[in-house]
Amino acid sequence: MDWEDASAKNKIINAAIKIFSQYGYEKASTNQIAAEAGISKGLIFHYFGTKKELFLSVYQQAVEIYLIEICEKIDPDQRDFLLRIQALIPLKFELMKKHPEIFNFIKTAYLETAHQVKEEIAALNRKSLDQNFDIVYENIDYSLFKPNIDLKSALSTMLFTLEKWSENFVRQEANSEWNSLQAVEILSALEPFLSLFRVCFYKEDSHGKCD
Amino acid sequence: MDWEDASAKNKIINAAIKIFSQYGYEKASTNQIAAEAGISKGLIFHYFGTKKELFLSVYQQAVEIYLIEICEKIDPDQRDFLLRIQALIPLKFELMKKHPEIFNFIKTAYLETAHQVKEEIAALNRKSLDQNFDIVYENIDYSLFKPNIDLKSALSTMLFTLEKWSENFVRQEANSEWNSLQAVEILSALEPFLSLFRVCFYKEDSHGKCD
Amino acid sequence: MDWEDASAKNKIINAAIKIFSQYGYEKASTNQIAAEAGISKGLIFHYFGTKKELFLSVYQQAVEIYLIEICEKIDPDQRDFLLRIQALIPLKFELMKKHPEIFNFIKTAYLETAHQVKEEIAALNRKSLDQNFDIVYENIDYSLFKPNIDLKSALSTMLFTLEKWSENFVRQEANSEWNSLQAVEILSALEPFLSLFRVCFYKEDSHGKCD
Amino acid sequence: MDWEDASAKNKIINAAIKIFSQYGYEKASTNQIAAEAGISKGLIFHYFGTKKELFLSVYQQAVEIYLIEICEKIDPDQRDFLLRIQALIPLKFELMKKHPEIFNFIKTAYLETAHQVKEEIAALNRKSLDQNFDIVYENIDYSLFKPNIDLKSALSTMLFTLEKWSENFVRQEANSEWNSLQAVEILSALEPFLSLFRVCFYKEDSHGKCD
DNA sequence: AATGAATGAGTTTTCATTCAT
DNA sequence: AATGAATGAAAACTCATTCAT
Repeated sequence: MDWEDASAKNKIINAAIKIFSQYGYEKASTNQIAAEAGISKGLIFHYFGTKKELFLSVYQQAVEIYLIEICEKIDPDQRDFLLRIQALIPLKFELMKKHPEIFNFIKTAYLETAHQVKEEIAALNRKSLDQNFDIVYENIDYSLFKPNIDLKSALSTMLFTLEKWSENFVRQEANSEWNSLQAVEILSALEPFLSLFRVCFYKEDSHGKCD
Repeated sequence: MDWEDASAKNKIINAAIKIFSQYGYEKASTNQIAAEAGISKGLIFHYFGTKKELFLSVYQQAVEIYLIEICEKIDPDQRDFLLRIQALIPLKFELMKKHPEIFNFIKTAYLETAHQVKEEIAALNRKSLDQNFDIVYENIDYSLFKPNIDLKSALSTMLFTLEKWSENFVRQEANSEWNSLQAVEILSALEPFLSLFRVCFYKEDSHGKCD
Repeated sequence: MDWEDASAKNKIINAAIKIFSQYGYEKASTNQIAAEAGISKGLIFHYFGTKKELFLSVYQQAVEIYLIEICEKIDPDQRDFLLRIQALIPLKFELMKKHPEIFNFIKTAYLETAHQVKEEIAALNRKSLDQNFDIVYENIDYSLFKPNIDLKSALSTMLFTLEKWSENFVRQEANSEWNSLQAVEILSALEPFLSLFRVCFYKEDSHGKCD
Repeated sequence: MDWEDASAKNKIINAAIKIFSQYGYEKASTNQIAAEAGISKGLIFHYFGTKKELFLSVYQQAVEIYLIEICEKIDPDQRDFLLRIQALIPLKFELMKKHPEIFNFIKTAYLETAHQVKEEIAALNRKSLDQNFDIVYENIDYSLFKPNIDLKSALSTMLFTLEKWSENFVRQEANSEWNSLQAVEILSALEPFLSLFRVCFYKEDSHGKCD
């Protein structure tokens, strides 16, 4: 089923992504979703049974899109770890622009504290998001790194730092117009980190690969 | 006013910390809080006016405790950045054990997406949490670091990595009994990161300071 | 939509007229109205959104009935002012008997002091009640009156006096069984006023029109 | 007991007059009244037992003031009815300016529909307000009027008309600044009515008494 | 006399869910 | 498949009243 077709079910899903990402699980009401979708409230329950199941269905859809737009584009032939994860950043910002609701929905769902869906989300993540993300570590050319450092720690350090930096960046720019920023500007802001990693973690003769 | 005495107001605050951290702002009900505190629902509004004000009062209390237990113990005479932030880790785990609700409350409040309190929390943070945390960067002995690296990025990298690692650690161990772990065990799990940073970011002749 | 059919919406409206007229806006509770209507409380809000909108809907309905039963029956071909307004008195008493709740509701609503609805009521009145009542003054045969008196004052005097007298009458008889009185008895009680006006304000040769 | 002294009881009464006249019986809260009076809520109940008793006490006080300022100033030696009631109009407007809360309180209390106090107010009125107002009709010089009219109706007509006119006047000017108007301006607006009554109801040789 | 903490039943309103059509 | 009327439990909040001090 293509998520863009206009069947009632998909109209509901699209409306739900929008409303859930805007209000969070608790505050989003099925009334709003039905109104946004332009269908009757009863139909939501006809298709999804409960609000919770609707939320989880929508989460799954959103994750699938996320996987397609981000994780599947991880290039396993790019054996330089830093170049590999660096390539993800423009993809993320593209997604933020193309489908801000989906991006936002995943983010808020990820932080969702609402008791009732917390565990199911974690389970779904373990099944698809986390699993798919593991390939980020696969088939890395370890020979590029300095021999005297702990590789696992170095890789985690690079990933953690970029993620945390992005989080802070989005939080701080929440009200400003970061969505008008070009990926290239983001990358240049990250440049000091990228070259730090290269200088500190990579062998000196592999620095040239940077660009 | 000592936050541990048993006045009705404090019974409410303690109950609120517990219920809010468990269910989040929206889902937590004043009914639950009143029941947990063992007082009448009306009393909550007698003292705090609205649910929102209750939440923010509680947040302020919790932040104050957090500041006292963590931020104020940052040692500004420890001029080695890594040793300085490394010292915070046992403190955090101590707090998690001593007042798990407070710790949990701050964490969930920090991520709270509920429209109505989001901005007020951010404002309170700017006033106390973030401000107090700035001293983590103050009066650092930059001469310990390699001269050819970007210092700001290096410091951020170390801090971001430790934070992200802690988050993941707590998330993964959410249902297990991490609270029985000793700080020393945590530190040993972090050891690879600590030595990575020392090897990569510090001058060779300052490695000895590590222990 | 006929206001007498038994759809849930109309059951609510009829119950609301009864309860609002009995207790006034503030004191009337949606609980009571739902109970009186024999439907669930939620349904009131499904149809009317808020208590205020319910009240205003009901007011509009009541005013419409009032207009149909009273104002529209003002005979513009009756060019004798006194006969024109005299004809309204039996109509009012008929309405009081036929729909005492509606009559009562309009009266209490008119005096309603509740902040939240006061202005809306005044606005609705300006739009329909007051406007429709203006025709009472239209196309009057002024040649019937004595030439040496201020006509505007004379007309106002007659109208004001009859209104005030009616108010006092209903107030005084509040607990007694005025509703068993025949219009003819009311008219005979008013007779001294009617002939006073005719003697004092009308030309002598037009007195004969009285009966 | 002088209503202007500053005993706690009177502070409560004055606050109550203000709050009740502003919000009506139902919406006025004892909290507001206590705050306005600058005393504790408990004290209200210590003195007055219930909100209802407070309201009725306050009503009695207000009526007493009204009696003193208006009814007691009716001049029984002024045997010309029209001049007698005409003299009341400036008194009313003076009171409106001097104690707008008291005036307003009496007005809203008079219209108060709140079930619980309605009957008691009516009873109090019968005891003092209405009774005191009866002297308006006493010792009138009936010889001033035309012999061929019903005197009772003529007197009622004059009184009713002036009252109704005042009501409408205050209602229409509710939001404008009628309180800046001088009594003399009001009287001149009423002039057409006054001379109508004199021309129509009085003997021709008594018209000169008008001023 | 005076306080104000404490109560609990009451209020309007929301909302997921069901069900007859 | 689709509607939308109908429900009822729960939410936040109010408030007259009581009572220990």
